[in-house]
Amino acid sequence: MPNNQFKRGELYSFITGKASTAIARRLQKKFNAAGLNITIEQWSVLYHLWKQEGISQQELCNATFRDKPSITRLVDNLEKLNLVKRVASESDRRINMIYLTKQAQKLQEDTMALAEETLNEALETVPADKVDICKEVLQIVYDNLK
Amino acid sequence: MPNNQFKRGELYSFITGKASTAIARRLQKKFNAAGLNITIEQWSVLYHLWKQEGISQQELCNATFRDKPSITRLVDNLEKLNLVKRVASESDRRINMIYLTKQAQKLQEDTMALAEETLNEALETVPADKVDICKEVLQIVYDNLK
DNA sequence: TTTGAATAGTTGCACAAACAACTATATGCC
DNA sequence: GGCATATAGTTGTTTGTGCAACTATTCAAA
Repeated sequence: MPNNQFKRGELYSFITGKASTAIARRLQKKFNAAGLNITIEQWSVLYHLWKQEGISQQELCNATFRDKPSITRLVDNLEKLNLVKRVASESDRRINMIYLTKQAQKLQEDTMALAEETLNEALETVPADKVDICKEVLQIVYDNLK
Repeated sequence: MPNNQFKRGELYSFITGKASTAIARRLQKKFNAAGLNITIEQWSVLYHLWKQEGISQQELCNATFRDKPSITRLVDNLEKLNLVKRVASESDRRINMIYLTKQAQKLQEDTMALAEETLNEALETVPADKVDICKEVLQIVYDNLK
């Protein structure tokens, strides 16, 4: 058995994701304090659209590691907030291309700054080489299970 | 700036907790496949009650890193499933002491085995010393933000 | 001892996730 | 061309989360 060295408390933390939950909550509070009326989940969709917009909902599913109903409803809510719009594809009418509004483009800089700030607070006092190893392990975990 | 070395994809993963989400999903599937009719969140409450039962809902809040309404509803659902029962404290009538049923006691062995199995799959190919560093970093992150 | 603050728990609301079942469109094979 | 199958997206249901507002009980200080 390769890694059967789990003590109980640690097993619990790994499964429940205490650390990432804490990071997400802190970031959400920063959004709220800044008067940015979006959720972390909505931000995670915008995050990928800032990298490339005009992608399909299915591509958003893959990018955000969510299923199709989740993306449908996140896009619904982002549309209500006037942050994205669905545009039916000309070549394949099953597909919605998702585009950012000007309002959403304005959000990028502020929210990314708050995200970096949050991670800096989270990783304060952690040496950079340990952070690297941690990122590496989490990536392998994801690849092992996806 | 201590740890401002985030590349974008990594920032995203840290905040969204891709790895822990993947672990939780895998474990949920194992529960379902084994015919164990409980959610990961319900399991996380039972997990602490197996260590010590007869604790208050507030103590469950602290242990599971959830707020009071979340615990109220998780205990509601666990009670519907006949896995726990609320017992009003004699000394302080505001407090519910939460006790396990026999049915819940039977669940411990099987679910813990599936949880360990899941973590072994997740951490296959990861050297033990890197796992230790990862656990350490995640603990510091949690302590920095809580 | 009474009154105000703190604590334990519950309820309502909005948002999100997982699953199953559904519609609409496209594709490929005969 | 026509039908089976795959793909893109939507909807309904159950469960969970976070926040605010609420009730009940306890505690502490005037």
